[in-house]
Amino acid sequence: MQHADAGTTPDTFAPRLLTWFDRHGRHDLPWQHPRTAYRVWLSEIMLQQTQVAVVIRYFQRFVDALPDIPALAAADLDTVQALWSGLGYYSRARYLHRAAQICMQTHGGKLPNDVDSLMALPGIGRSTAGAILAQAHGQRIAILDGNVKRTLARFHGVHGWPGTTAVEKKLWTLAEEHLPHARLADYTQAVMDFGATLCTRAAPACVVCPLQDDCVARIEGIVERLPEPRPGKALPTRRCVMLLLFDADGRVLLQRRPERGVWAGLWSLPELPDAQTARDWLATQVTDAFDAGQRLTTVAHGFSHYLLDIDPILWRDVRARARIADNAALRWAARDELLAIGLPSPVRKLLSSPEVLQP
DNA sequence: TATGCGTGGTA
DNA sequence: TTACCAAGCAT
Repeated sequence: MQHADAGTTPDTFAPRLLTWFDRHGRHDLPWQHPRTAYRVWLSEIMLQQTQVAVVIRYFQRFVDALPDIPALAAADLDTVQALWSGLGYYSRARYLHRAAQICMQTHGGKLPNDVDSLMALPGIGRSTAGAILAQAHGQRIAILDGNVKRTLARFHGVHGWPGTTAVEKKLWTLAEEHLPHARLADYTQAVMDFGATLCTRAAPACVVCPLQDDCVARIEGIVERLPEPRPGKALPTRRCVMLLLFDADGRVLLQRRPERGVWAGLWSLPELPDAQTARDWLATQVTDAFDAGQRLTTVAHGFSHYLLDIDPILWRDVRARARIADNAALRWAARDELLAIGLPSPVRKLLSSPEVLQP
């Protein structure tokens, strides 16, 4: 929450964004000329969860066919649906149509110009209401769309997923605190353009950012980690056994991974589904009698799509090296060779663990 | 609070 | 290829 402008220092967030907007913002979007309430409303609805480049075509076609609220209210729903076709989230079109009819019946054929009445219309939530009032009427009301959430989460170092009530409430408060007292329409467009083109989700342009000097995420080096993503669902867990077979010279047996799947083509430890399969595998690879080996601490490893618990089993002084000759799939590697071999991270960790290094 | 809603872009 | 996300809102 803390930032350099807290306390007595004036908040220069909005001025800096407005200066940036004058030079780098988008000034030629079709709903900006003319910037009427109807056109802003339509654009905001179309832009919900949809990107500008896609919306522009649909917007032009829509306002050409239905240029104002009376025209929209009088149109068949089928006509509206046809104009919307391809944009997705079709309930938006039904709500838009119904809201236009409510405007005709109870608001004198115009969009209301206060937050509560706007939010009472179907399809208009708090952020969309704010965008309409700020952009069409210059009212001092905040928006909080995905762009603003991302920008504020980074600038103030707000942790947690914005989908939670607590984080969203905090971001709304910050959005309101930064509101300037003039140029509200430009400021609203500025924060959206800023998030959409500079403070982007991937590869934000911090180097040229006007907020970089007191952006908490920038200062702490966690820009790429904010805002935090939706908490993932519980990942499935897999188990496997990995074999640590050391010969009398301290070399360890490596096995090349298959060309498909995780760690494709990397050298790794021999991996088997379970201890029994491992014993069978050893019996076919070598004729030495093996004891049960030494079970080491389980190593947990997280993939993007599952968790892997590795149960290592260790044998030392395996005297079967001659029977397991190096080949395309198996090799004995000395300790100093391991550094130059591409090993999976958990395998590298396992091989350098105290249990393995100190017999 | 969690989920459904549509399509297109991206890593 | 798949998963995730993008100017949200309603239920």
